Amino acid sequence: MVTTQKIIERAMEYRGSKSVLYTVKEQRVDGSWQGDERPCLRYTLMDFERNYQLRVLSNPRSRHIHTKSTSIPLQTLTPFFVTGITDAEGCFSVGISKHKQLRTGWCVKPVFSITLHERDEALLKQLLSFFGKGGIFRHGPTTLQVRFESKNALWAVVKHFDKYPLISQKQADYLLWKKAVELFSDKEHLTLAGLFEVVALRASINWGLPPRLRKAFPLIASKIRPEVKKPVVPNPEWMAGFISGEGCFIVEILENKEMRLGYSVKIKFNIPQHKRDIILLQVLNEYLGGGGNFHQAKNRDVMEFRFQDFSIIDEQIVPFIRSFPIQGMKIHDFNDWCQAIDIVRRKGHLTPEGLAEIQKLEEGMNTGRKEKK
DNA sequence: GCGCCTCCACTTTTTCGACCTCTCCGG
DNA sequence: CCCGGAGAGGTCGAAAAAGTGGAGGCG
Ligand SMILES: [Mg+2]
Repeated sequence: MVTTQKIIERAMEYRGSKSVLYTVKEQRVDGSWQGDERPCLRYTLMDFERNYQLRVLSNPRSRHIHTKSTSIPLQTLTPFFVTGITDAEGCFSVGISKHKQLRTGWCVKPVFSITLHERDEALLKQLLSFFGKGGIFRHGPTTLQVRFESKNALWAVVKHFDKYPLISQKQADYLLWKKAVELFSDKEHLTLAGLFEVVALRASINWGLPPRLRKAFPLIASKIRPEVKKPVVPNPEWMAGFISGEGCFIVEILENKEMRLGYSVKIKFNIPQHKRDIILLQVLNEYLGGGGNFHQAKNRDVMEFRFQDFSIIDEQIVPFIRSFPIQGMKIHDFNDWCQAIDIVRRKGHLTPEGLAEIQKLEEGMNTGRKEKK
């Protein structure tokens, strides 16, 4: 049996920071995570303002995504968190499109981006401030995208991911993408030989070559995707980042005639992920203390890593996330979920009052949440 | 003004998130 | 048998992932 204490302790080993240990102790005593000395967060208003120019977007669809100088200071994310959320939501892509003005006839554009619902604009700004360069742009009717595509921004991105590597299969995409960035940086993409090299790389990144590029470069052999070694969670902040991206906190009230009230309550924690990363999910299970189960629907590519056992959720998952908080609006769903867990723990869900309370929580979280801000 | 770069809006595809249901187990 | 819970089977739709291209600026 793995205790909460054990999980936290093991998690702490990765951190190697006395102040963090102290903070955890503090949290255990008074249950509060407030306070300025929280070691994983630093104030970097100056950096942020220097690098994030004010913009007025021409498109009327765009909401203003600039901050004013009077805005509250932004807290920077930790490097491990940034890698974790990138393993979840990041995209390393190499654009190749026709361009008459260019000598090769083709325009090469490496991009690192993260797309999120506009409700998480604050998180995107934190990402922007973390790398210091780049921009946030309107993506769709309800989504925004933080993008890094200038050479300066790209260098900052490469510097980070070399020092704090991804642990999912996305690492293979990153490694190939980085080569394209180097070619781009050295202006080799402006020669035919360099262009061909970029195309070969692109052929093995993400979705590979689309038909139009296959046709245009029929003779180019794609690069071999680098092997990614067995993942090791580098730091609990990585988990916080990954869960912020892919985690799913679920409260379900189900009709059940067996139950005295006619309903049963189910608490779940899910992490879905493409089946190519099943080993990563198994590693996460170990890391979180075990007890999760795996499910893959027939003919589907998504493996779902699930916790459905109440005491495991209550004793392993909740304490972990409380110790290494997730970021973004999902935190509110986590908080509501925890409230439901409190009720279930004291068997309140077996009383009409408790059940009603849980129903109210359930209706207001996730897709039911009203204020998206 | 050529050649190239950056910013930004926008599109396309799918991997997520979130939700639903049934069976079976055990105290 | 009663009651409560856990695992395992799914589905749905959009927030992710991934990608395109043009305007405009600059050496
Ligand atoms: Mg993902």
